[in-house]
Amino acid sequence: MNNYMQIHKYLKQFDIKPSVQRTAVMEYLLAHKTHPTIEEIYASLSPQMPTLSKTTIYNTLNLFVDKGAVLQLAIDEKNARYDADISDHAHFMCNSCGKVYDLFSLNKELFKKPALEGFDINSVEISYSGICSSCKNLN
Amino acid sequence: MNNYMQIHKYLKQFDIKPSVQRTAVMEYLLAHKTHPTIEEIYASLSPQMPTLSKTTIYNTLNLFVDKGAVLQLAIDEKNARYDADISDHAHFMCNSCGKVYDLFSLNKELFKKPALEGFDINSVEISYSGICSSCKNLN
DNA sequence: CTTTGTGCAAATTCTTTGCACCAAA
DNA sequence: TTTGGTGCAAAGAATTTGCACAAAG
Repeated sequence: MNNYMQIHKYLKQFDIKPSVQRTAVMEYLLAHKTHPTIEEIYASLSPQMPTLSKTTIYNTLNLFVDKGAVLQLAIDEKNARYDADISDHAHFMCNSCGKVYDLFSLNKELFKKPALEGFDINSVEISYSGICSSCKNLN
Repeated sequence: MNNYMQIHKYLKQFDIKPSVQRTAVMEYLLAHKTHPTIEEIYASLSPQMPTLSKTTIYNTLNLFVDKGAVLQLAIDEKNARYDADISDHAHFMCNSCGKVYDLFSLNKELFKKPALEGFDINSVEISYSGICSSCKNLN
């Protein structure tokens, strides 16, 4: 089975009807774990799909987020960023280069949903920011 | 000493030159721990300060954030929200009513900056979202 | 005076909406 | 067919910028 069909199946797990565009966006997110913005996804897919519109990227990502297939990160106030890795992990954003890094190795306790009286928690987001090692070494 | 002068002193601690507008914004934030948006701050102050402009609110809050006097929350993707409480605490946003609650009672361990090789962390943001008890009880 | 802050209007950026056309079942 | 998806253009909302005037030291 080729990659395209694998992604079809993957989308169906989340109750998302596959289309050429949706499959391309998910394929991109699974292959590029860089927490891309809408703009970056569009710029990357557009050359191979000349009729692709930014509206479709918006529609597609909103659908993915609604269905729980993708996380929309709030870490970057300027632009929404998307992450197809929905397992428990935190993020670090460099205030100098803007890159967003995954942090998988943190204590899993961090992601436990605290018991809050009467509140139903359905998502947890843990974000750090500062200066990454690459940027620090430039000085 | 009146409240106005207290806030003057408070601003100076952060190396912020006080002005009537800046003092009013900080006074508002200290008195309304509701994580207001720019719009809400403007709407609230504008009647008593008819010449106040939204640009000044933007300028002021950007300055406060740069100086570390106020936190800009990313929890609400739609609008920036501001918090004059800079002590360690998390937030919960209700997806139904949009209200942002403070969570002070969580384990302080959550706010420790993890040791990441070569990364300098200067801020930590922990955000939960779901349904708050008021909204839950409406059903 | 001189520097800094304010506020209007315009510009920019990001995202959503309305609607006609297209594609798949 | 009929339903749902796509994509263009326009609208809307949030934020930033340019610039002239005002305020404070």
